[in-house]
Amino acid sequence: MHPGSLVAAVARALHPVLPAAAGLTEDEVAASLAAPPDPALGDFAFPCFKLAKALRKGPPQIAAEIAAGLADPAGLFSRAVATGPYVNLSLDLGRAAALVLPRLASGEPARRPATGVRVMVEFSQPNTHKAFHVGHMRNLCLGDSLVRLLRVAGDDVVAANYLGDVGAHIAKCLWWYLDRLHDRTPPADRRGEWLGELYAAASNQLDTWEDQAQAGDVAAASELQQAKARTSEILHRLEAREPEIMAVWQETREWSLEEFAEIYQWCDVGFDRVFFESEVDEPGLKLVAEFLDKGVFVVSNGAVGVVNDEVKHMPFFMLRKQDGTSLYSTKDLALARLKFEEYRIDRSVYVVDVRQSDHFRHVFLTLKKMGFYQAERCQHVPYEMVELPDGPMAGRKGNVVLFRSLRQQMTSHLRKTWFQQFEGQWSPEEIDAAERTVALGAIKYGMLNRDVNQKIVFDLAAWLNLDGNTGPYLQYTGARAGSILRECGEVGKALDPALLASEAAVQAVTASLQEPQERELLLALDRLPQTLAAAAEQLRPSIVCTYAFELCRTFNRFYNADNCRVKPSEGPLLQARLLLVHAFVHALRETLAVLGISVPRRM
RNA sequence: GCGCCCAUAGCUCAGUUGGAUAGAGCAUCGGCCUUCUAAGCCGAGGGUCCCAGGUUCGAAUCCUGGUGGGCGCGCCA
Repeated sequence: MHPGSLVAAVARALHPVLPAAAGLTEDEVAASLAAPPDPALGDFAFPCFKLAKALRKGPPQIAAEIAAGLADPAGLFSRAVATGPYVNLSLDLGRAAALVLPRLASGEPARRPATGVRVMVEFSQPNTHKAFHVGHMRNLCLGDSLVRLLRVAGDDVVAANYLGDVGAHIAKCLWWYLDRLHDRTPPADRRGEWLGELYAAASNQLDTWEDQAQAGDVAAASELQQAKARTSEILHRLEAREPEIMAVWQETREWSLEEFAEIYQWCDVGFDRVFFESEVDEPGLKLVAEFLDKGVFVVSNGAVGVVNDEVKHMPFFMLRKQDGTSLYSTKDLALARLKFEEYRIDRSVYVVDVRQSDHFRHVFLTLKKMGFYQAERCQHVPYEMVELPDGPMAGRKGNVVLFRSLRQQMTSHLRKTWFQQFEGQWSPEEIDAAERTVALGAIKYGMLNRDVNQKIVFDLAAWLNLDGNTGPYLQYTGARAGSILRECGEVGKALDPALLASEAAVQAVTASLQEPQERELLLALDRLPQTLAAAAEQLRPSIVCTYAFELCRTFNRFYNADNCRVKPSEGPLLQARLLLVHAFVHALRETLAVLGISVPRRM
């Protein structure tokens, strides 16, 4: 439990009066505390069902006895009553606020003490020479959020990317580029995306010929034959590192890399280490030879692999093809070794879509057989796919939504429906910056709000609707809260800094809080640390999204209530409300920060 | 065939280790802007939590068996 939280304080007060026979620790008491269904019942509820067996009494009787016996020297509770099998506890709002608000209002960060655990989070992993589309965005947002969550939880996190810069897709793309293109000049401002279009064109052409050949088209079959021979030749020349083809590879690869760098920068995502498939290709093959010698790997039909009986439906995990070349799996083993050796990591997290669950099970089992103790601390974070209303994204169907298109449509929609109104009042720079922040908030929240095991059907029209449970709603709420502080500041109603220093002074002003909206907001603020901890523990940013939305809804009720207006307030009540708003602003900022979302100053 | 995932309001989804009357957004209908930003707030309607058994004081939640949908299953990544 978090020592400064209300839950902890309630558990501390409740624990001594529980019958010893129940044998509950303070932490267990804290864990069992729940919110009553109706706020009128109380702020916390302690259910007595589990005590019934040990005490051989009915839960309602136990609840009644606990409520009657509750001593409250700290004056934390305003009411403690048994309602059926529950002990319902109402907090003294002023005292509770004095416990919770000062840390948050001061802006002290929520980061937990260092755990000493070094964890690597590998995510994004786009292929060069291919398009970056909305499907990649889910991975990017998820991985980045996990990095941020684990950092707040106190881990030493290494954010890693792993770029696919070798393989058949490159050969296809270069085939088109070298053989089929009249004009090989890329558009200067979008060379990476252009390269992706070449790959898509190549891939489509091959698929079309394939279909036509299947249907008996002799000409198509011949074209297909020649193209396959050519891509195969390109691939072999790449693997042989022939200077001429390597020069083309390097130049085009650079176009993709600059595209990715621009995307990451716009998305405010950073990496500490970027691995390339090209750097683990040869080490992978060496590793295969080494463990084949050791008898860990076996030969099967001319290929090399390992038998992992634990994966019953597919025990053979191939690591080297018949022709002696490497596979994705080969490189993943070499990459894992590189990670272990280069960074001495304690834990390794792979953010990769759910279709690769079997693959990673095999990788981790194999690493264990190879003798890497870290294999136990490797973890695949699977997430479901992003689809479009007409089904899975496929180059062939031409229904891929590219990143640039998403960004462009999101920002121009925001300009037209919202930011246009500020033209002439705000500087163009501020408008652009706010527009980007909000577009990014909409995209990230949309990608993270849904649990990882749910598919996301990407419907642009729906994503442009920014009402309700969306990123911009949260940002708007934050901007409104900020404007309270700004407006109050302008009329000389700022928060007294002395309040952050003295607990007695805080309590003197928070005692004036009494509205239900203030109480709800306080209770919502109190749940921040436990929410971040749970999300980090379970590697689920969606938990944070749900919390952020509830927190903002609670704030908006406070904001909208006539009886809770801050600016017209005076004296202690004004100060108490300013504390609440400051605390909210910082809590929201911390909450959104782990999602990679920021709040514009105004919007 | 084997393995994994999903099924909750018209649509999209939440639902902490099993707990009080199953929630939210969107959509529909009705209210609230001379007072801190209406991308907001309040209210109404809307449910066989896929089905059938089981476990127990108590099941949307756990177990078993089905049904429907998605994904994966040796030389792609």
